[in-house]
Amino acid sequence: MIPGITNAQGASLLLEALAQRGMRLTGPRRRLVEAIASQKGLFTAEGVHSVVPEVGRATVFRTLKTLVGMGLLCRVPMEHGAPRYGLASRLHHHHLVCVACGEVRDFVRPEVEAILHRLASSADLRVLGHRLEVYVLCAHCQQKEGACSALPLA
Amino acid sequence: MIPGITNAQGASLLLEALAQRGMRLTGPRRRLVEAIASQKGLFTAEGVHSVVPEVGRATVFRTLKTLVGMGLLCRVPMEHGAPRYGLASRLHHHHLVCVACGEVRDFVRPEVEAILHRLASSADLRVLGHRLEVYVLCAHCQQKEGACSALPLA
DNA sequence: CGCATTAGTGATACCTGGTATCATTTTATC
DNA sequence: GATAAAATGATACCAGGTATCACTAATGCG
Repeated sequence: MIPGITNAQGASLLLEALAQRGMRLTGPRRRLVEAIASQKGLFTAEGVHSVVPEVGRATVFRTLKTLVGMGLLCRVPMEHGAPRYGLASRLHHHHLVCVACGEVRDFVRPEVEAILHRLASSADLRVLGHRLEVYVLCAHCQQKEGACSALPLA
Repeated sequence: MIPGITNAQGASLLLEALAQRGMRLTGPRRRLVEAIASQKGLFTAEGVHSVVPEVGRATVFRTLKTLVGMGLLCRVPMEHGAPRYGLASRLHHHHLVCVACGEVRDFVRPEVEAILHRLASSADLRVLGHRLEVYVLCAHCQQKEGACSALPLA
């Protein structure tokens, strides 16, 4: 779900992007993209699949992979459990993951990019991308503490 | 392999840490830890297992998980393929991953920690950890270019 | 030391996230 | 509408990892 526009509009945007790259707008693809556009926040492959169970599992994974490859979705590997997928519109951002409730929020810190630029110029590297995930205990979960076994992530 | 000390010393350090936490120093555990201490840089579960094939697969994964949980090892999920494990002595650092040859190098940027501190104080969050992975094309791979299909990681 | 307690082991079966194969649609184009 | 190419979905499979459970062995106590 892209903020400020309807799900149908979001789906159209994705379909347009697919069409522009010469991909066919098949029935399964349309339904799948609609299901993806209707997700709030990040979602799992099984999650979208359950919305459109009539679409084959292979097609779900294939399409997700294609969309990630095209930069329309991003894939967030989680510390535990299945990776989450999310709309890449509004990128580039980083992720705040609550280790207790699993909620994922985006945040933007241009300083990170600045650090990477310095890094690239000091070494003989070409930076292609990066991923920053911050594991936190959100305000809500800090209260009902106890339940949380903080992960030793260094 | 911890720089500046021998593998045997590295293994002893790990075993000591295990013993201190009330874990038994069994034969398989000793051999496994030795194999881990002898690895240069990051390694895969299959990688260490192949060094000590007489130790059961379940035990390999169990022990890696334990060591990660104790903060002695860190687990680096890769963009493609099996996650890598590495000695956490010398942490906290971040990872430079060459998308072409797969080489992983560590780097340290205290600025990142500073950014996270600011983040934590501005929102009502408790930061438990973070992971920064930078995907690059290393100097070596930039030359034999072409072979590299840069990943669209945003 | 010798034995009991209990943690650890390894074989096996299983789970999840994802991919290869391939015969059968379905789409875009002419 | 015919046709060539792309996409689909059923199926089988793969990799990384975990649960189970009968068995083994490290530890601690007398």
